[in-house]
Amino acid sequence: MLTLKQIQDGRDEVIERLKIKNFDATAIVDQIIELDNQRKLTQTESEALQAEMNKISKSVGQLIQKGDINAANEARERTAGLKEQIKDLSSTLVSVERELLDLLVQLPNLPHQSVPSGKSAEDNLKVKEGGKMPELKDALPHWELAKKYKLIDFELGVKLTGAGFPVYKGKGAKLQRALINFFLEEACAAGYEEVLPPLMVNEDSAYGTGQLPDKEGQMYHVGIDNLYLIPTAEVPVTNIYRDVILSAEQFPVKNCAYSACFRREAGSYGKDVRGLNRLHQFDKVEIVQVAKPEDSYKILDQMVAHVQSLVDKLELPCRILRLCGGDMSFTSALTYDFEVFSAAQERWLEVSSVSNFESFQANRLKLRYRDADGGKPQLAHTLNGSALALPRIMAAILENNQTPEGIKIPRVLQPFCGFDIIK
RNA sequence: GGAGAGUUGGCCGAGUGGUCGAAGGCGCACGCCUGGAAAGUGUGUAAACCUCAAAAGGGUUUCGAGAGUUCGAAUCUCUCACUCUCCGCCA
Repeated sequence: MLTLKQIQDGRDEVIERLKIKNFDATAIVDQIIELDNQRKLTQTESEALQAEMNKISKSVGQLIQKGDINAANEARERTAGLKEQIKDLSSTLVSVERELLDLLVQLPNLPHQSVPSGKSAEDNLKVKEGGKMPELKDALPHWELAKKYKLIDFELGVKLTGAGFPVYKGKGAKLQRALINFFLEEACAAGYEEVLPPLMVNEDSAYGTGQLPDKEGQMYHVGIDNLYLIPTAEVPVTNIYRDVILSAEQFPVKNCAYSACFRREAGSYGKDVRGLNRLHQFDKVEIVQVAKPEDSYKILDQMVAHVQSLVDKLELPCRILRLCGGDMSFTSALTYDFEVFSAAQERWLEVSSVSNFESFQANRLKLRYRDADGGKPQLAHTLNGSALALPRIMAAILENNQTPEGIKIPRVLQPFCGFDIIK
């Protein structure tokens, strides 16, 4: 969430920049400013009374010790009215603060200067395209290949759990595991420290990264223990740094994590979600960094470069998009999407999303750092990216590498799989 | 799941109603000492918010969380969460 300071000091800028996200913030911003001013007045008043109260209480103690009971009782009588007033003021303070927070969490992050305006995915800006486009005739979609070679059993998943929970089998399972290992090894080689996080998080964590309060419908909820299945490893990994004050020498903070990811994503069906295109449970390797504000965009570029190297090594045709305001997530300041081309479906599939959240998540997380020269802690920047999401990569590998002899495994994966072709 | 013990500052740990943001120690920072280092020694050592043009200064809050008793709560009462120990169960 945005800081009150950002809003108070830059009202017009906030409103202007949120227009890029097609968000009309005027009413909310003005309400926030008004409420914040009210909050300050109330707080000042309430604290003055409390100071008065504390003084009296102290004097009562002193008078009793001196044995001056009459004076003590006199002082004691003066507190009754004060007490009432303090109670009233602090309860209005609490309700004003709650209202303020309710409004603050409604404001999306400010988009970076370079974010193009636009309404939908159509308006995203293609910044790069690379790799060799496959030229295949009569290519089979991956769900048919999966059946033909007994790699993934979608029906069995339905029996065990429901739609969107495929069962990987044989070489399909091995290929999946190979991809996970490949991605983790690459991330570690790039200096990311590996973590294996819990797959469920509590409310505080879900709130910290912004899944709550608005998007609880997207997560599976375990009611009996009030825990949420993670939609991405970003949630537990970023929350490692909740309520943390980092010191200057701890940077760079780089973590990678493999996790299963769970998404309810209710309500969309059709050919776009067939096979592996959209699942309720899938595997992903995530990279996360915490950065000083002055470094965060340089780091975003590094993360983009890392993801690109993965796609290149897998020999997949790929394009990188800078998302337009309308297509960006609520929390992001700048996002690059990676899409790979899938030969049989003849469409681009999103396989990674790399974002800088600036201080938007850090503010909720209370993630701060202290510069080498001391001084007050200030909000850090957080970034993350998929490196990579597995199912669509799997889909593209299967579809693009199909040959009459079988499906060829990209060279970099062969040591991880132990085979070079699926027949 | 059953029984018991606990939760205090970066860490350890004292504190059972009043001047306690909190003794003491460790750690850390800076200084002194030293040829240099260790030891020793001195000083300092939280966060958030409000006030202030800013700094200084002042104020409020924070001793697991929330509520209560009281003029006054780390300290008393209640609720909840978590941790540890023992027993049971278990990959």
